Order: sequence, then structure tokens, then C-alpha cells
Amino acid sequence: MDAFFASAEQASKPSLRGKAVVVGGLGPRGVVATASYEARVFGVHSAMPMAQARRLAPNAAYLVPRFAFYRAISEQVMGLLRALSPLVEPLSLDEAFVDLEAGGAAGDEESARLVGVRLRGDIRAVTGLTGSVGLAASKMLAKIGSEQAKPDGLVVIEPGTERAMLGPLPVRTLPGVGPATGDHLRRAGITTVEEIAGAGEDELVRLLGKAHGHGLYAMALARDERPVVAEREAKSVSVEDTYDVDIHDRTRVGLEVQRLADRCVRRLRGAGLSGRTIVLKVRRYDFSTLTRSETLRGPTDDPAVVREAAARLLDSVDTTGGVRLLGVGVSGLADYTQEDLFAQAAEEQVDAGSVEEAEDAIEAEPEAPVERRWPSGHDVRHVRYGHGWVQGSGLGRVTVRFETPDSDPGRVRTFRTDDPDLEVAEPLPLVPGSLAQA
DNA sequence: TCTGGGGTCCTATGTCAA
DNA sequence: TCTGTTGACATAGGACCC
Repeated sequence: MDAFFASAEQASKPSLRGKAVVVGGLGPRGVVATASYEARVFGVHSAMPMAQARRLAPNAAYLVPRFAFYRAISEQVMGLLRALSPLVEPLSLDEAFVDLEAGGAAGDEESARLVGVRLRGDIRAVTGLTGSVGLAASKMLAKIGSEQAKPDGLVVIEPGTERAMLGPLPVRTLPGVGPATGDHLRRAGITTVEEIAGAGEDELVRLLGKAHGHGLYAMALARDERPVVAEREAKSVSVEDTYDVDIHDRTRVGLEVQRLADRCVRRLRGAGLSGRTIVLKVRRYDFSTLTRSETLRGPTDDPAVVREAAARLLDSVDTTGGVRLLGVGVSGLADYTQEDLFAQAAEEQVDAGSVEEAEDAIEAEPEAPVERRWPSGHDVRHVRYGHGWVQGSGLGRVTVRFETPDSDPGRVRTFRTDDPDLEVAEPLPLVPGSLAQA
């Protein structure tokens, strides 16, 4: 999908169409998740600190992501893909590989192109959004093709033309070459894909190590045999929070770790999983990041066990100077629990006095509750004015623009944040009747 | 106002047992 | 019995992806 989050917001909010839209964390430490193509003109792009984006595009619309909404759209698109083939490998909410051969949907180049054209039409009809398609003989080439096709296009990389097409491209085009590897290669005088091929396999392995070297050399020669794999099993479950202000108080750090452990276990249990290895992640005031892990004798999904392990791990970490991020994860997953009876009994004890209570005893960060209740971009309904979305809030006021996906751009009105006529609403379908509402 | 959140994979190093 | 090799596992860190 093209600029997925931003496009979904523009489709949902007529007044934002054709305008610079930036979706991401709005806090002081937020980063850009997606920028609309109009915003990219100003140099705004994914992973950029929000503060920098605001300097570059001060007049853009800034919205928090609405994952439930995007997920609903994503499921519609994945449904279309699964109609083409049972072999669909989602990479994220807005991207997937499809093995057309396995689906019998396409045998030759022309039939494949036809499938791609039809798919793009279906995506538009069902979601109202544009998606781009890359058709090629391997995952790597299909991915590169789809990048070249964006926005709103289709690219076929014909067999036999792969090497010539890849040759002049920058090394960063290849999957697995990020900033660090890119720098590494550049220092060795390698800037294009054909120069990777020219350097030879031994040289690459010497430069980048065994796995990466062999892999990259193969990619540069357009050799990629990786199969499309549907239903890959999760290998870890984790949660993490970056705090608006560094936490210095060791007691508070401990409490946050307990909260994260509970959240992590909730996700773990929700997925019907348990795990053996508990991981604590700490990012300090200076952005240095360290992890500590502990492996239990058997898998657990017991909140008390995970909390205690996380607390032990925290004991071995120096947090003087403050922490900006904390995280708790579980890996070594199994889909069954093999917990001994002592732990089960201990759980019932500890659960009685949960962390949430203790947490309330500590004074909360002084943050405006209105920001929580009326997050920018979220849908609302007013008794008199109907459906709209929060354009901004603060100082006891909330500003709402009243419009729907199929209306003209709407008008703005401002209310008190405690106005009883105003309530939170579910997103409306982008195409009438197409979005199953929760 | 510098740098999210949720993942995967790879590498290096240490330890232990066969 | 001593020494060396090998493999599995645990741990920590880093690169990368969307």
C-alpha cells in the first residue's frame, strides 16, 4: 500500500486530501510512522523525529496512528491476496508476498500482469486506497519492483533482465543493507549492486561476515530462492515504552518494569503462548541500550514469574542518570505451559495485590488528561453535528472537524472537553458498507 | 524538543558436557 | 586420566525491517 497510514487518514478525512499529512507519535519523543507524498516534498520521511518534521512542514496535519482502523483495512487487502493463492506471506500491515505459481493464478508473464492489474483495481474498489504491485521471479525482485512501482503503479521485472536492472542501483536498494552495512561497503569503495557482484564472494564475506556476505553476494547476482512462507510462528513477544521524560527514581523504574511485565504476559496469553526466556531492555538517558535476559527451567505465562524475573534482571542494571525506555519481552516460545505447582500457587498469592494498585499510589506524571481523552485524528460523534474527528485539543477545549469519508470537506467547531453531547466514535468505512465494524 | 514499537536474524563469547 | 574438539545452549549486542 502507498503511504499506507497517511493515505488511510486522507481517505477517512476529506479535508486532508491533497495536503501534507504526518502520522506518528505526538509526544516530545515521537517519530514519523508515515508521511503522505505531499509531506515528503518537504523532506519528511519515516523514522524522522517528529520535532524535525514539524520544523520542515509546520503546516502539515499531525495525527496519531489508529492501528485498529489500519488493521481492518489490511485484513480486507490480505483477503484479496489469499483469493489469489494460499501462499501469502504478510510482512507488515501494508505489505505481503504472494506466490502466484502456487495459487495457479498465473502461469506466464501475461497472465501474471493481468492478475496484478486486476488486484490493484480490487484493492481500490474494496478499500478506496491505492496499492502498488511488483511482479518478479523472486521475493527480492518483487519487493524492489513494488518500490519502483510506488505510488499507484505496477512493475514487472522480466526474466533475463534482472542483472542489468539491478547493476546500477545503489547498494541500499538490496534488502538487508541498512546504514551500517551501506557505510561499510562505501568505505570499501562499493556503492552499486554491480560493484558488489564485481567484488567477489570472498571479499564480501571478509567484509561483512559469513551469513551476510554470502547472502548479499547472491542478492547482487539476482539469486534469491527464498520461498514464500505463510503462517510464520512468532518467536518472541515484547512490549516497551519510551517515556516523555527520563525516569530517575529507581522505585518508579521498578514499578514500570512490573507494569510492562504484566502487559507482556497479557499479550503472551492472548496469543495462547508461554515462553522460557525473559528479557529486560533498558535505554538510558544517553541512548545507550542494554538487555539482560534469564532463561527459566520451563516455559511460563505466569505474570508473577515474569515480574519476578524482570525485577531480578533490573537489579543488575545501573540506571543512574535516568532511563528513557524500558521493555520486557519473552522468547523461547511454546504453545503450552509447563509450570510447576509451586509457581501456580505463588501466582494466586501475588495476583491478589496487583501492581496496578501500587501504581496508583505513586503520583502520576503531570500530563493533561484531555490529551488522552481526545487524541488527534480520532473519530467522534456529536449529538447535533454528527460524525467528525478531533483536530486538536487542550486548555479544556476540543476542536472537531465534521466530515465523513464520502462528504465534502467539513467545518470546524470547538467544544468544551467535557461536553456531554460529544462522544468517541468508531471509524467509518472508506467505501460504503465495505468495512466490518468491531 | 533527537532518535517509536514490535519484531527477526546474525555474531561473539562463555560455559558445560560428551 | 588428561587434554583437546565439538556442539548445544545461554547471554549480550547490533543491524535491519516496516
